[in-house]
This record gives sequence, C-alpha cells and structure tokens, in this order.
Amino acid sequence: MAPQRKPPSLGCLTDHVGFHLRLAQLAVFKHFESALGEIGVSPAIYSVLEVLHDNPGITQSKLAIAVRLDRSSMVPMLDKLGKRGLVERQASTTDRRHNHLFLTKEGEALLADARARASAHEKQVCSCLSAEEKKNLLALLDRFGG
Amino acid sequence: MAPQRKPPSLGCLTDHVGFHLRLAQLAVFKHFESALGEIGVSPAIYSVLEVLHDNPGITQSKLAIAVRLDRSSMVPMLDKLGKRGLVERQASTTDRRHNHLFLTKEGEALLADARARASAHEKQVCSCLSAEEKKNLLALLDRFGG
DNA sequence: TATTGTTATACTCTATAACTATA
DNA sequence: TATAGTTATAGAGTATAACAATA
Repeated sequence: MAPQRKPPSLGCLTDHVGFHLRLAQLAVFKHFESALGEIGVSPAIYSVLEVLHDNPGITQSKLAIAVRLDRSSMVPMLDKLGKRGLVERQASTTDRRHNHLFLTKEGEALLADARARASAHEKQVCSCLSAEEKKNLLALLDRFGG
Repeated sequence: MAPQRKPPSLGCLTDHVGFHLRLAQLAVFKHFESALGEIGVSPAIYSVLEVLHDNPGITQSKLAIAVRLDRSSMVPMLDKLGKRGLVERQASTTDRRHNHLFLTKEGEALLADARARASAHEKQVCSCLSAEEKKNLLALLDRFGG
C-alpha cells in the first residue's frame, strides 16, 4: 500500500465545536504549562490562587463551585498548597463546619509572579487575535459555560 | 462572619482564554456524555470512529496524530474498540510493522447511530449561537489548535 | 435532617521510557 | 539506525459514596 502523504481527513469532526474546543484547550494549556510549570503552577492551581486572592476567607465548598471542581477534589489540592505554605485554613468560630481560606504572604508572592507570567503567556497565546477578536471569542465561549 | 451571598469574584481569570476554554469544554463534553454515553461513545471514541470511517486502512500512528494522542495511548483504546467488535487491525503485507485499521460492519452501524446523536447534540449545544456566530467561533478556535 | 469538610476509593485519560520486530 | 506497535508504569485529574462533626 502506498504511504499516505496527505494528512487524514477529519470528516464530520470539523463541524463539532467540542473537537475544536479540545484542540484549542490542548494548545493553550500546553503553552501555560511551559510558562508557569517551572514555578509549580498549573491552570487549576492558578485559578485557585486567583479566587483566593479575590475572596479572602471564602469556604472550601464555595471555592470548589467557583472553579468548577467537586468539594472532595478541593481537599487534596488545598492539602498540597498548604504544605507548600501558600494557603491557610482557618476554622470558623461561628460555624465550626466551615474553613475560611487565605493566601499566606508566600501565596501572595507566588501569585504575583504567576500573574506576571500568566499575563505574558496570555499575550503570546493570543497574539493570533486582535483585541476585538479576543473579546468576541470570550463572549462566544461564555454562551456555553457561563 | 456573614455568609457570602454573592458569587465569588473570579478576578483576572475572566481575562484568560484558557479559563473560558475549560468552562466551555466542560459544559460541551458533559452534554455530549449525556447524549452518547448510553451507547458507550465518548468524545475521544467518536473522533476515532470518524477518522477511521474517513480514512480506511490508516495506521495507528497516523490515527494518533490525527486525534492528537500519543501512539501509546492509541493501543488500549483500539484494544477496547476491538473487543467491542467495532474496529479491525490488519497487519500490512508490505511493511509488517504497520497495522491497517478498519471499521467493521458493527463499527459503521454504531458510527451511524453516534453521528445522528452527535448531530442532535451539536444542534442543542449550539442553540445559543447563530450559524454565523458558530462559524466565527470555530475559525477563532482554529487559530490556536489548527 | 442538611451541610462542611474529610476519607477511601476508583476510574479515566494521558504520557514517558523501554522493548520487539521489522525496515 | 530509524520506525510501528506494544508494554509497563506512573501521574494528573476527577468523581462517588460514606463518615464525623456541626448546625
């Protein structure tokens, strides 16, 4: 059989938004990893740090909802961040079922670094889009997930 | 402490295309699962079936590249599809390192069902977009992953 | 009864590296 | 030497279900 010289056809796949979403996310997350991997910040961790910074004292369950994880998945993540000295759990005095979460000084410092890197990453990864196009893209994406 | 009544702020996250991509993909894949889960077709399996249908005789490595998986990840996937009687591996007669892959009759039948469901799923999940907007969205996504 | 955080567990997806058989 | 498929393995990510403490 003669070798296939052309890239294989993707058929109906080209019409499916899910397929395009996966390819785009794959590319963007890989780039993120190359930009923030060396400081130990994955996309999931970055989102947690941002929400914590913006909502000091938030509880674990609310944080989980905000970043779209199960509350049980939040636990090992916060354990890890706690061990790294980035996040603190404070048991609530008024409702002792709750933990209030805070970034430590180290957590804030790491977030500052992560933000600078994430911002540079974002510029690079979106260099193929005008400001208008990016705004448009985000609005379209929000129709699904917002 | 007073309970937080408002949804937590997402801060810088709202400017990051990666975050929006994740939320959108989460929503779209969840919907896909609810539409094709009962016939045992995940997004990954669907993409493999489509590429196989469109490129009969393709080799494992080329298939892996087409659907953006490592060739080692292709093996257990094809094992599973083989056990379900959907895909056939034919050792090449001219280069015995290659396997040529084909959908069986059962594979084609399942794909027909999957296509109908995927098409309905796609309509539902994109009901928030005009035809123009969807076309625009796919083009924008392709800037990253294409 | 309902909720928060936790634990135990398991499953899916994926990649890396090394192996084999071929070329 | 290089390539295709395979194997073994490990890691990330995530969810489900049940539990203890608390409300």
